[in-house]
Amino acid sequence: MNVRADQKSKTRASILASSARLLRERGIVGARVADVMEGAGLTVGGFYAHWPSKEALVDETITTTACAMREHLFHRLDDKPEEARAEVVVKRYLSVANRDQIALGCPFPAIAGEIATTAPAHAPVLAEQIEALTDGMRPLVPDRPGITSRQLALGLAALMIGGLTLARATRGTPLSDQVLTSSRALARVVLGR
Amino acid sequence: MNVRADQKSKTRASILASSARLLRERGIVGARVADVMEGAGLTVGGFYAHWPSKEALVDETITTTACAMREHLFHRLDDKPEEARAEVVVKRYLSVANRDQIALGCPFPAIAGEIATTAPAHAPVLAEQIEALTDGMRPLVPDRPGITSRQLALGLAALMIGGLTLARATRGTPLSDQVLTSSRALARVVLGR
DNA sequence: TGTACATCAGTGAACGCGCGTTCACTGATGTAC
DNA sequence: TGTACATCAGTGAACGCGCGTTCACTGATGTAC
Repeated sequence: MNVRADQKSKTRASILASSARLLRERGIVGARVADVMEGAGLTVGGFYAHWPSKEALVDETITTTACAMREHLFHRLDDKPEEARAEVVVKRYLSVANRDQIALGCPFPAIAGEIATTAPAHAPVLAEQIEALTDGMRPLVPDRPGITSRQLALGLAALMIGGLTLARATRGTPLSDQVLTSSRALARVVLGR
Repeated sequence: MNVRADQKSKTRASILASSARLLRERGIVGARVADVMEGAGLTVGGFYAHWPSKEALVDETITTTACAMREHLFHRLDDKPEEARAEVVVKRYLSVANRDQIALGCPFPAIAGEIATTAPAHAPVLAEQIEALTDGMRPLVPDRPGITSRQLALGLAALMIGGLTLARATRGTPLSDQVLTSSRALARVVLGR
């Protein structure tokens, strides 16, 4: 039983890794089951031994990719001075790397629009992960008059996701870089730096 | 020739109106040619007498819906005090109405993710319309140290689109309203009010 | 003015293709005696 | 320990459905004489 179960969980993990790559790169509709399986070196039919449906895989992939992104965003912040931390996170997020290496970056730009329009089934998972990102940002933001730290953190999340989405969507035009720098500049103003 | 041409241009306009509704509500993939035609009281086959492809219709629809939105956003701003105008625009955009009456609102949340992932062909038109929105915002924003008016306007556009996208994508959860208010609060901080 | 023909917007069925899911099958692993 | 059987992860073809596009056709409008 052991060898078989070990193998199966490894296979499952590699399907999930392939899904994580494709979901961020191509969105929900674009991440086709057959392609996900091929990315893991397998054929389509085997998929349903691991998940009951594509929808279930997408839900799980949203969670794992969002967690991975948070780990990257909040990694080693202790090394930085306290007042600089929020800005470091914003810079890491609104970076050329996070725009171009889509397969490793933030999943939200690829999926938020689809969830708003044609895939509302994933709204709860998305909300959960946006909440988690906001919770992570909250201790990093400064006190400012007229806005709570939660509002500041959630507003920053909207700015970051909006900025990255637009930068990715206009890739190839001069606007793309400008959206990144402008969004970072706006964040700096908000953070009072 | 006249009656026929008149009729045709009216038909064309009503197809475009149907497309405008569906594109904003369901995104690019979700706005199916057959549905667009049905929305205009017509059948599928006739579509290709008006546009050479779905892609061409989508491009045109992006332009017309974005223009319509700007007209609404910037409407009658002369009535408002100069320092309040940017905030009025932000409030109009990040409103419950613009979240819920999707068919009449902003097209960007529905299409930006798709353009970033699976429909890069529309990137130039999108960039053009984001540019136009930014140009409209620019004269309304205050001078602030450390950021140009263009950066401020473009950053605000990212915040607005990000906030509306998240609010729509999390509809039905408590987060949805909070994203709207938080994004508005963040904008207020940036606008120094 | 009337008549015969040409044009063309719109119809609706069909085509080709792609996708999620199912299912009979294979072969390696595990179990019972 | 060996043998016969059971289990089950993964294969790959097939199913059902939906979508963009094409195309032969219809009937109303426009043109030529």
